[in-house]
Amino acid sequence: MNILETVKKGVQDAIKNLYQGEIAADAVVLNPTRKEFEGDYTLVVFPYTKMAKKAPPVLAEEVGVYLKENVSEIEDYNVVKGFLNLSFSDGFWKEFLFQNSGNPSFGKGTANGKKVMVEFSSPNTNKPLHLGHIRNILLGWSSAKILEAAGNEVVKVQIINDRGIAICKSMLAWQKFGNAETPESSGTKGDHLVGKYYVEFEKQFKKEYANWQQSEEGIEHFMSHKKREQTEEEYFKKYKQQYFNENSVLGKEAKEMLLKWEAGEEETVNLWKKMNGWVYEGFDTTYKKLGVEFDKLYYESNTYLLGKEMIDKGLNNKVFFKKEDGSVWIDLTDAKMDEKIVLRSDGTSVYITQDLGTANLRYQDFGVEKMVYVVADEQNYHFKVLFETLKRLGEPYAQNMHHLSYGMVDLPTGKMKSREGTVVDADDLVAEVIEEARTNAVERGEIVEISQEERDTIYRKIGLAALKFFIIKVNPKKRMIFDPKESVDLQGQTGPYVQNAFVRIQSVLRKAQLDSVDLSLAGGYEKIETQEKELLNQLFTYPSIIQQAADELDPSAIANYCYNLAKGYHKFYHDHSILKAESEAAKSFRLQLSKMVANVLESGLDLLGIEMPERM
RNA sequence: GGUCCCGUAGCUCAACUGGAUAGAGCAGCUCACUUCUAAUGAGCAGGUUUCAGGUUCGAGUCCUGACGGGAUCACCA
Repeated sequence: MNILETVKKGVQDAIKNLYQGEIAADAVVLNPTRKEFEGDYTLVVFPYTKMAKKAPPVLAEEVGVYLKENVSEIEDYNVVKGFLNLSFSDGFWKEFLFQNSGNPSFGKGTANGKKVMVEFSSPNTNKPLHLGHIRNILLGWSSAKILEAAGNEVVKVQIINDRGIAICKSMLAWQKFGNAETPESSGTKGDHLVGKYYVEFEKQFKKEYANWQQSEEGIEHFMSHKKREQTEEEYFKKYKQQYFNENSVLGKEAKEMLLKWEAGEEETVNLWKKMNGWVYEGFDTTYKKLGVEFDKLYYESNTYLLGKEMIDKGLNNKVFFKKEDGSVWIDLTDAKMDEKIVLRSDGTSVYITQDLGTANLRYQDFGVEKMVYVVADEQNYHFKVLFETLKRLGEPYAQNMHHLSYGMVDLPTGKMKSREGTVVDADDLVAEVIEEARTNAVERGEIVEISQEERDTIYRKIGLAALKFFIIKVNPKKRMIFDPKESVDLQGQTGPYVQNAFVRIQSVLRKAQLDSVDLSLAGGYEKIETQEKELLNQLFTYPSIIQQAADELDPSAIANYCYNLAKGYHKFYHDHSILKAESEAAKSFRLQLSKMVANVLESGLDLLGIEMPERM
């Protein structure tokens, strides 16, 4: 039994024996003791005062006496107001350390036989990945790792949005203005090349639209359609999408191309395959740089027709209803949502139809009983509707659908807007943080004795740690402000700060090995010091932090934990000598403590997709 | 307008899910490297947790209402 459960049981017994009261185990509030007080864990006794008819300090005192006598691990206690601070014995802590310090997988749960799917990244194939995708990818990857660490079997997937009008815009622009340019001929990464033509299309379309606004047709249109008080600028801004659909020459061509694609016309399909191929190659490079991979990719070109048989099922069960024009709807007004279309009047799928079908397909493919979608919070409503619909359809997995919803990433200057060229490109950003790590290391003028290749590996690890930690440390649901300058910071509350604690330990361990220390001497260590106890306490909570992060799908909990552990270690390292400790026992104890801290830091950062350098 | 999310130090973020005197980093000002690597540590300064009520032994956290920011309300995806 876990010590905390033992204590809780002890508290239950105390209440029962002292006051003849019954309390549930999860009603026992046990918190880590704040560091300005003496103790390891604190019991809050206020909830029992009524039952026991005692004043809080008296009650705390009585329970304290009982626990000290009846729970062997509890060595001492003290009472401050209604708070009972409990101290565990050094023996308990030593055993905890010796049992776990050499275990690299400390904190990870045992396999629970559950299968979970995590969907993340899921880009469009018409432009390269940007900062927004990076937040998505990092959250998805670390959530998957965390769920795995909590004992689940995890399948990582993405659904690639590889069809539709957007990719046709890139294709058309390339056809018209591309002069058969390829990634090879231009030396441009595939996804960037395709993105370039997407931008080119928008540019040409904008020009066309501007010309139309000045033309007789455009002027006449404006005069006959404008609302009162509406300026030309306001009107045309609003009309843009409609212009694309109804008046535009380029728009017409793009739409024709989409029709050809849907009809399977060979030339169009080949062009589509070629350009998407370029994009995938580019994406792969970016994913590799970020250190992520997937178990299976779903393509919307394969899934966009799915879901219709589920519509039939739902119609039979009266989950859905049909309107006069043949369109199919679900009425969610009793769940405080709206009526929502699930099949168009012409019988074709909409977004949610595909998602219904895809969820079902995934269940068939993998038998997963839980699915996590990492998607920005602008789609909160969509997923509410999707999950509710699956429930009403009675799908077996419907109770375990989760939307890991995260806030958008803003720049200090405001929102990212592709049209205004304020998008931060993923590849540029990665290159920038690595370069910053290099510059910094060169200025410091250290680690010169290793090869250039090894140094490059270290710079890459440090740069990426800075970037990843900076993004993951923020609670996912919060909208975050991304300052590129701060993201490359290597000091303070950063990834490299955590790495540095690990590196310091490695350095100590390397030196210690030369002396060949007898680790068994640590058992004779007399008195564990305050800072050592604090570190042990922090290490002790690691398993529950993993569990919490998994339950709440919140990788930021791991990031903040790692930072605090590293901080504790840096301070300990500063105040205590390890290799020149006052006794052999102390030295051995501290080496094992350091070893365990290193293991946990490495394990924790690994859950965030951050690698440890051996030196820096 | 309806619904949902957010609001904590100048800035970027925490706060163990209702617990003790709200903590870190950055930026600013001091101090500490011939020492197990200073990508570190110590100190100063910075707060009416947007505001007003309520619930209770106790509220940044829960409830109500304002105010501010964002998202969403397509036979788009």
